[in-house]
Amino acid sequence: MLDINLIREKPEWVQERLLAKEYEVDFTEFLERDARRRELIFEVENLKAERNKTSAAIPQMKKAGEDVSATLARMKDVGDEIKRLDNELGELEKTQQDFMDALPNIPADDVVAGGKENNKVVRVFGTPPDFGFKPSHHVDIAERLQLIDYTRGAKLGGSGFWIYRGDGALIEWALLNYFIEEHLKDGYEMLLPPHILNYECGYTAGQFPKFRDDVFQLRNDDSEDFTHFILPTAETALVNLFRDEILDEADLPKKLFAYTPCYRKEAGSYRAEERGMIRGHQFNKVEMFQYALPEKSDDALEELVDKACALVEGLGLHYRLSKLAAADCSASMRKTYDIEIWIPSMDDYKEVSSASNAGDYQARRGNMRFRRQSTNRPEFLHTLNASGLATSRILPAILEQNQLADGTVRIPEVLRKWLGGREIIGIPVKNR
RNA sequence: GGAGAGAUGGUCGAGUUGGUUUAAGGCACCGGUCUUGAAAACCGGCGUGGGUUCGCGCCCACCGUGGGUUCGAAUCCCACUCUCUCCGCCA
Repeated sequence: MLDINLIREKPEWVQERLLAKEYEVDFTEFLERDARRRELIFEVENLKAERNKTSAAIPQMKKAGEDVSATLARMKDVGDEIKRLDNELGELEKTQQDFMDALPNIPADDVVAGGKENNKVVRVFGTPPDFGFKPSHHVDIAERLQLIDYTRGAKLGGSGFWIYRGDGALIEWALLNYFIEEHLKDGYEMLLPPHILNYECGYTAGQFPKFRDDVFQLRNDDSEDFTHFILPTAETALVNLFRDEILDEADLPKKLFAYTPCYRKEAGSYRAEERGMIRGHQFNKVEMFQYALPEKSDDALEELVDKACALVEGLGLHYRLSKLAAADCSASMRKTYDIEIWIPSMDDYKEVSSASNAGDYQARRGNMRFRRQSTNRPEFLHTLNASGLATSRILPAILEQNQLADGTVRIPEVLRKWLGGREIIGIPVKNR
C-alpha cells in the first residue's frame, strides 16, 4: 500500500512512476472522494462530540430532578443521523481502500521503466559448458538414472507433480542442507512456518486480492469462501510474522530464512515447453527474509543478492544476474534482481532466485512498524525477500550442466558430504 | 467433535447489577530533584490511528473481531476468532 499523503501531495508524480510499471491510473476522482471523506468525518465527529457531551450531562440533570425526555428525543435524532453518516462514510472508505489496495508499489529511482525487454544483465558467472557430445535433456537423465519418477508423480497428484527417488531425493535434500548451512553461517535464523495460511497473510504480502485464484484454496463445506490457502512461497508466511506489531529499533535488522515447499496452481502455464520440473505445482525452496530500517534496506538487498549468487557459484553453475525493469517486478516490489541459471536443453536461462526490496509497501499493508530511539515515534519498517534458493531448476541445471559423456553426472563438491562423499552419480543400478 | 473458563494499554491488573473513571493502580521505560557516583526516595512524563489548527491545543475512534440494543456500552445481546482446562477422536 502506498502512503496516501504522497498521492495527495504529488498525484502527477505518483501517476508517472506507476506508469513506469505499466499501471495506468488517474487520481482525480480518488482525490474528490478523499475530500468528501474528510467532510463527512468532520460532520459525524462533531455530532459524536455533541452526543458525548449530552450523555454526560443527562445523569446530572436526572439527579437535579429535571425533565430529560425532550433531550432524549433530540439525542435519538442525533444518533440516527450519526448512524446514517457512519454508513455513508464506511462505504466511501471501502471504495478508497479497494482503490489503494490495487495500486502497485512505486519503483525505486534507479529502476528503469518498462517490461522484461528492459531488464539488464548486471553480472555473469561462468560460461555455458562445452560438452563435446550431444547433451541430454534433464528429464531423460533423471529417468535414466532413476532420480525422478514423473509417471508415478502424475499418478499421485496429476500433471505437474513428480517424485524424487534414490539419489535424486538425496541430491534434493543435499541442496537444501547446503543452503541452510550457508545461511546459518551468515547469522540468519531458521524458521519452519505453517504451510497453510489465512487470507490476511496473502493480503499483507501484496499477493491478494489480485492473485487469490492462483493459489490452492482450502474451504469447508459450509463456508462461502476459502478459509485458508496453501502457501505459494515462504515469503507469504515470513512477511506476516510481525503484522500489527511495533518492534524496537534495536531489533532490526531481523535476518531470517525458512524452508517450505511452495504450492502454485500455474493454471494455463507454459508446461509443454517447460518439460520436467521447470514449472511444477510443488517445489522446494529456502527463502531468505529481512526486516530492515528504511535507510538500510538498499544495502540489505545487495546483501541478499550477493548471498543468493554465492550459493549458485558454490555449486559451480553458470548463471546470470538481471536487474528487472519496473513492470517485470511484482506489484509489491520497488526493486528486484533475478538470478537465472543456464539450462542447456532450453538454450535459455531460468529463474532460481528473485531478490526484492518491498520498501514500506508490505509494512503498510500489514501495519508493521518499529520505534526509533531518537524520535520515539513508530515508523513503517522495510521488508525484503530473496530465494536462497529454489531447487526445482537447480537440479535440472546440475544434471544438464554437469553431465558427462558416459551418461553419469558430476556432483558439485559442496553437496558430496550428503551423498556419501561421491563425486559421480549414475553408475547404473538395476531397474526397480 | 463436546463441555467449561477466559481475552482490558509494553507488562501485570481493577472496572463487568450501563451514566461525574476522562480505562484506577503496580511494574517496566524516559526526564528531573537528591547523591562523590549508584541505589533508594520524591516529582513529572509515558498507547495507537484519524480529523482540525500556523502553533499551543481541541475533537473522534479503539478494552479479541464484527454486528445489535440504548439518549449513553469495556459493562447487556448475537455471531465469529484465539487461548487455557477436561472429555472424545486420532489414518
